[in-house]
Amino acid sequence: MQRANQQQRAKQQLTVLRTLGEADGPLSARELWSRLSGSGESVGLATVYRALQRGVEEGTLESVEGLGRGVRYEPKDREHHHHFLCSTCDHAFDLFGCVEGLDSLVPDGFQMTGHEVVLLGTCDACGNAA
Amino acid sequence: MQRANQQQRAKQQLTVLRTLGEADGPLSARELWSRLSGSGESVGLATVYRALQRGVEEGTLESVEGLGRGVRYEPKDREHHHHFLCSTCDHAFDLFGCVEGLDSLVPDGFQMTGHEVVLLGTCDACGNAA
DNA sequence: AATAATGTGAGAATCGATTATCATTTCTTC
DNA sequence: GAAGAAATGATAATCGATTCTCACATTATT
Repeated sequence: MQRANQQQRAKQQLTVLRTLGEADGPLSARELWSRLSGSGESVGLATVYRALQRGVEEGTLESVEGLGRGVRYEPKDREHHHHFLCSTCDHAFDLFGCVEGLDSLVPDGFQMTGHEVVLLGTCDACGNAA
Repeated sequence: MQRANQQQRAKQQLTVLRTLGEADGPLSARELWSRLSGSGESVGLATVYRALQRGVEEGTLESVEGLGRGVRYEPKDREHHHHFLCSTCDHAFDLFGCVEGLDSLVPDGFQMTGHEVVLLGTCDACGNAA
C-alpha cells in the first residue's frame, strides 16, 4: 500500500483524478471504476462519483455528453479537440484537430456558442481483433 | 373524432409517425408525446414508444444519440444532415450541409464509418425571447 | 352481427445511472 | 495518542427512461 501526505484532496480521489488524466479519452464513472479495479486499486464506485462531481465543481473536470449514451468526464485543461467513438468496444478516444465549414451550417438568427464532432467507427485494436 | 380505414398501421401510431415526420428535427419519445398532447391528440406514452420501436424495426425511423442526454428519433429518409441543439429550450434542429476535414482527424489504424456534428448555442426563438 | 386479432391507455414494473446513508477508517491538529 | 473532521465503501434509495401488463376498444374476417 502506498502512502503519501495529500494536501487537501484525499488519497482515493486523487487516484481517480490521476487515472482520468492518464486516459486517452473521456471516461464514464463506470469505465473509470472498472479501470481502477482492474489495476488493483480498490476504490468504491461512490468515491469515483464523488471525485468526478468535485472535479466538475472545482472546474478541473468537464462532463462530456454526446458520446453514445451516458456522461463521460475529461480534464478541462485539454486543448480543443473532438472524439472518436468505437462502435465495437464503446471506448471514446481523443482526436486532435478540428474541421472547417461549421459557420455556414448555422441558420439565420441562431447563435452558435460551441460544437461537437464525433467520428464513429472501429478503433485500431478492434479492427485488428476482427 | 376522425375516421380512416388504415391499411396495416393503427391510427394512433400513424399519428405519431406523421407528427415526427413533420418536425424540424429529431424528437424524443417524451417530446413527441408532449407535442401530440398539446395538439389535442390523445395518445398514450406507451403507444408513442410502440410506434417508435416499430418504426426502427421496420427501418423507417432512426434513433439519434449524441444530442445531450436521451435518445431522439427521426425519419430515416432524410438526406445527410446534422443538428443544432439549443441549450435554452433543448430542442434539436436539423441543419443542412456538412463540414470538411473529417478524414484528417482519423488516427492511423482507425476505420471511420460515420460522423456526427452537433452545433450548440441558442436558437432563433430563444435568442429573441432573452 | 359474431368472433378473432390487434391496438390502446394507464399505471405498475424494471433497468441503469446516480445519489444518499451510515458505520468505519484515515487524517489533522493538538 | 486523543478528539474531531473528512473520506471511504457497501449498499439502499432515488430518479428518469423504457418496457410490461391487462382490461377495454377498435379493426378485420366471416
